[in-house]
Amino acid sequence: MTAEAKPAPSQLTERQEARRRRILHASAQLASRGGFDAVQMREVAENSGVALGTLYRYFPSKVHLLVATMQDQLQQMHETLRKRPPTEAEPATRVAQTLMRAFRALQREPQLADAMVRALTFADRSVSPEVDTVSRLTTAIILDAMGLSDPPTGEQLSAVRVIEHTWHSALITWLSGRASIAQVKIDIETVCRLIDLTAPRD
Amino acid sequence: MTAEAKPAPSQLTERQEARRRRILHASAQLASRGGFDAVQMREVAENSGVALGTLYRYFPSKVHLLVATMQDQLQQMHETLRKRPPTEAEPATRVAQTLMRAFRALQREPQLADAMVRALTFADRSVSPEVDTVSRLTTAIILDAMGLSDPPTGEQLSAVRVIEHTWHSALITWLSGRASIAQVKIDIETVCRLIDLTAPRD
DNA sequence: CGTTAGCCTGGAACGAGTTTCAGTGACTCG
DNA sequence: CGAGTCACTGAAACTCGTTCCAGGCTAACG
Repeated sequence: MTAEAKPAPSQLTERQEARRRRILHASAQLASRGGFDAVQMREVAENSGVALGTLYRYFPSKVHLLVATMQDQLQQMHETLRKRPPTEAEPATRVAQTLMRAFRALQREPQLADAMVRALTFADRSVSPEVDTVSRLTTAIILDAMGLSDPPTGEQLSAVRVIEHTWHSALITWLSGRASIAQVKIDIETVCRLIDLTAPRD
Repeated sequence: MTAEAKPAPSQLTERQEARRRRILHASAQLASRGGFDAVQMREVAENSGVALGTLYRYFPSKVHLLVATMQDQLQQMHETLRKRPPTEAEPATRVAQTLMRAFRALQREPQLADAMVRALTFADRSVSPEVDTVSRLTTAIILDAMGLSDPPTGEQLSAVRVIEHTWHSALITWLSGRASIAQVKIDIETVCRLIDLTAPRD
């Protein structure tokens, strides 16, 4: 056994880390162009200068790849949001504002958003850990936006989960052209009211 | 032009209607066994005694087929629920009760649920009309459960949309093993609180 | 410096969704 | 009855995700 175990995705050669980044970059680029369908494994492999087999060693399926891409993008968004926190006073409004900001970012790359969100909801059990990571990231973003002074109560966590549900599903309806941007805004604002409802009383 | 136009899905020969039903039945049966992946177009065609090309004439893609299957199942559920309306007094509780009842029905056929829900969220723009039908059915079920005496206000419709979002997304997290049944219950009860919040004041 | 293990490459091969088409059958109109 | 039309059949073909394999490269170890 070598000194370094490899279960964690962190323990990678520099070359390997570079490969991984190239793959994610190619994935995002193709997705930006044509959405989910345009991310073709052969093409991702070619564009990132890697053999098909290698691509599959890094990401065991197209869905894994796209979920990882989403993880990557979310991470960046989290950074950005951290730098410019929401300006509103009320937690509910802050969360709504933050989510709408994120939503506008997605609007700029609708095809990429399509690919990532479709992958996320299409993911089966084999991708659960990765999807869970995305979910935790989203939760973190929302909790940040709430700006709580105390750790969240169970009730508040429930509210946050429901907000996440709404966020994902609203995104889908928008991406599939069944809801307008205004509609999404209303839905988000509506669900954010749950935050007031679950605020500790005293 | 023949007397019967064919744009509506209603205008079908008896033989055609029968074929359609056979196809939907085969689809649901295969889905019940092995979920989304087990619904293989060739097999659906064979099991319903129809050529592959014909299957594709009736349902232009696997997703279309499964969304139609869901439509079918939802319709049945709507009937059932109509016969035994929720017993609770409060609208919010009635809705939660109804959704949990539907949820338990899905638990009995988890694989079928998996196939239908995955198809629903994976559907792209080309399936929008069909997905929309499913959405309207769901809305109808929820509104029924609310048992309003007056037509719903805009605010209430927003709340219903958010409930639907939560319902779909919670279902997905449960199907992919990332949330327990108890978790789903809590989420549904949480989001149903929005109903109280949006009830007309006087 | 040679050896060995592990990763990577190129490419073939397989499976399932989707498309296509020539031929067949049934029904309608003349 | 004959011709035309349209849906259905059977089967081949195409695409793209995924799997597999044989050989080459790298890097640490002896």
